[in-house]
Amino acid sequence: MKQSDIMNALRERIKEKKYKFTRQRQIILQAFLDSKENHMSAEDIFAMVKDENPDIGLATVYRSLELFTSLELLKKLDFGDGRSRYELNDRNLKHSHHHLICLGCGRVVEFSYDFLDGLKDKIEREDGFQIVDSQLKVYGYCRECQKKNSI
Amino acid sequence: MKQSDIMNALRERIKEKKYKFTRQRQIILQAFLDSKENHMSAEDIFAMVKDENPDIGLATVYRSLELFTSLELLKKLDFGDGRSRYELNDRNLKHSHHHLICLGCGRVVEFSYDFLDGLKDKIEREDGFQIVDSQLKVYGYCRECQKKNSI
DNA sequence: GTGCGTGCAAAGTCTTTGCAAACCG
DNA sequence: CGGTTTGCAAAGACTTTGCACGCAC
Repeated sequence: MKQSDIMNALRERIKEKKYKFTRQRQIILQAFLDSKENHMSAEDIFAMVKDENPDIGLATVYRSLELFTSLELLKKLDFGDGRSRYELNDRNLKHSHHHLICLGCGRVVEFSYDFLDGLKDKIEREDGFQIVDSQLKVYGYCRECQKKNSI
Repeated sequence: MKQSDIMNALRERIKEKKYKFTRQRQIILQAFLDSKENHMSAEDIFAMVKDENPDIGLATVYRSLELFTSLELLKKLDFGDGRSRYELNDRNLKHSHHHLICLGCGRVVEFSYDFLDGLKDKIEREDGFQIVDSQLKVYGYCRECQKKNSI
């Protein structure tokens, strides 16, 4: 999905819900699109944004990220480091991607695997649970940290 | 695993690491064993404990839970409600159990499914990642909340 | 006895909220 | 213009930390 499409999605969903397409919201979403980092926290975004826009407050970043999440443009993640992180909810791109979290260096790597196909039926049948979303976190040690530890 | 076995495991692992088997640590672990609730927060434990032991401080509860987790007696969980929760790390009982989190009522139900068997090789081979543990969270709506919403 | 563990309160970190001013539509 | 949204600072929620005292070993 192109960057401009995502910004357009924001514009549309905001209009639909009668919210306002403010300068701050554009800037904050753009920071996501510009960033190479996949899993940013509110502080990360704030840092990216405040150089060129010193007038934007941290509270606005928090409020915007929450809004974008409710509009299903972002997903809120938690890697257990005490802060919420966000990623683009690019549902068209990868159907199901998950996270490998290194216990050594804290790096987070993504991987794709559609184990849910088989699981979904089982859960809905046996537990009567209607699935909306899922998150798989796999903890362990990445290649680099395995090397470091074995020396 | 019997309750007394878990307490013994605590005693052994504490001795092994030259920590101390204090009254507070026993009481706090016992609270876990006595509780019917599976996923308790530090405050939950503190509430259970403070009636009979008003001298135990919340900080001690936090410190004990962290110790037990490092001794692999407990697992630290996060269901996105802003506080850490813990469960017994009863590895002998269920090999791999995961959590269904209801977006309606917040209830957490456990389910077992060993999808990891197939996944583990793939991750280790393709990503060179050495798996230690994994957590699968499935978000959706439980039976009761589906009924409520459809009325 | 010695040093780890505890209780208390204070500090820390992340996040939310109240309110007047600014802004979008 | 009118109701949202924002910035700021303050408050809130959870967790960690500093320090003197107490307890396990």
